[in-house]
Amino acid sequence: MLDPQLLRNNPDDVKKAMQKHGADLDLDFFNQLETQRKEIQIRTQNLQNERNKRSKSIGIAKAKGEDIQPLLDSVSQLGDDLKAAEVELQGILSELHDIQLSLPNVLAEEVPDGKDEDDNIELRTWGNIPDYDFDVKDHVDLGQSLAGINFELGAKIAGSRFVTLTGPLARLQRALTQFMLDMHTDQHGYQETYVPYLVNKESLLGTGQLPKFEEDLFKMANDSPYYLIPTAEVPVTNLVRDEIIAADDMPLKYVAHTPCFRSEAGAYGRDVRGMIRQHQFEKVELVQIVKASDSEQAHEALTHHAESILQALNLPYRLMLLCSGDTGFSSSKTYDLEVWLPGQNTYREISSCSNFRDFQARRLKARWRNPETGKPELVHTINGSGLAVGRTLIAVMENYQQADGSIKVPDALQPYMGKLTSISL
RNA sequence: GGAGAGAUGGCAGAGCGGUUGAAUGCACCGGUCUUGAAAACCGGCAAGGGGUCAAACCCUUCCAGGGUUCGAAUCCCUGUCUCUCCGCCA
Repeated sequence: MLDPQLLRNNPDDVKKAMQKHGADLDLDFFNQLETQRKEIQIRTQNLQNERNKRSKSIGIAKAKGEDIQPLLDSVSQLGDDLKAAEVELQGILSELHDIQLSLPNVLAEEVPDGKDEDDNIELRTWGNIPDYDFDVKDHVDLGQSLAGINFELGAKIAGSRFVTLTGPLARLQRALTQFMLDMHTDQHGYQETYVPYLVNKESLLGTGQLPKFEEDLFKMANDSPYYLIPTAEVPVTNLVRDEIIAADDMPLKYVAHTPCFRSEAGAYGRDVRGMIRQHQFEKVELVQIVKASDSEQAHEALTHHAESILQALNLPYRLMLLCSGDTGFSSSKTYDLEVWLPGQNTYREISSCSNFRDFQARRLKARWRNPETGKPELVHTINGSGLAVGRTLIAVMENYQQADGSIKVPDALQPYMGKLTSISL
């Protein structure tokens, strides 16, 4: 959510910023609502003031034992007027609130203009793309020949975009998860966190998935109020909803491993082959709650933390700065990490690291108390995948494949694999 | 699932339907005292919104949503959550 003051005082600037982020703000409509709001709010508050004063005087008169009836009579009309004004005000406020909830974040200055992922900017690459002296397979073929990945079983049990893992490959995914969690807790100072996988509407409003992106979510059937989380970002960031955090506790750094559930409603036909795009996948998520003054630095640091996993696994990747058209609704600036996938001969997203600045915090009412002023200030929220575990599994399989179809276990994972050095049939 | 109790400021905890946005304590901030600190004492200290150059001032908020009333933290209804006891259970 944007600062309402900004919206009121600089509507033209906001409109421009919204257009850069692919949204439109109907200024005439907004200004008209604002004018009405102001007028009705003042009128309502005057009436409330009048009622309060009269009620108070009735109380005083009664305490003195005076006759109250004339006072009561003089108040009768007031109640109706007030009720009408309050209803009217409520309507306008909720309309304005809806507009505010539907507006995306203002993008950081350095975010380049662009339409889609083709306009993203490559900031740097890491690692060497290997040459293979044999025909490389993708993870689907590798997984099938190793009898460890089975899409048919996934489809039978659930449907399309589901998968089963078996044996060493299932363990490899667990190893990756453990490895990532250990690295982030032991070396990067994150606190391991366990959170619900089902969340309520308030949480999704807080982080910005609702109200605009309900179709991307799985909702529980019947009258259950729960949604499956599309990312740990939702429950973890909502840890600080409605909280005022002590200065000494800042920054907060959380890491959580959760499954993630996405409807992929807009992705028919995309990535239908393989494990790239599933309804259910594992992810290790990094979340930082920081002071406004620290957020850019924290965003860089968090991105490095995600990168360090790829480096430790010796997986080639590149760092992308997302353009305006590809940056998410709530984000002001997003870096994507794209890992090299030999089977697809291309880079694919494996982590997305975003700085939301105060956008989520305002929806969440997440604040910290600044000792210098004694006042609560909105926090900045930052998160990123560290990493998407399912895709990391794919990357390891494809990058560590051998001519005979076996997969070498990366050194960093061997302690988690019972010292297994190679996966073969 | 059954029976009961509860939800109030950063925390703890009072609060006969009437000048209560809310006693008190802790924490926190400023000051006096002290070589310094502690203690003691004095003062300040909720959030959000409107308003103003800045103030003054005004409105809202005591879990949430409805209701009763001139007036609700206080009474009524619904929901959520927490605690205690019983039952069941990974």
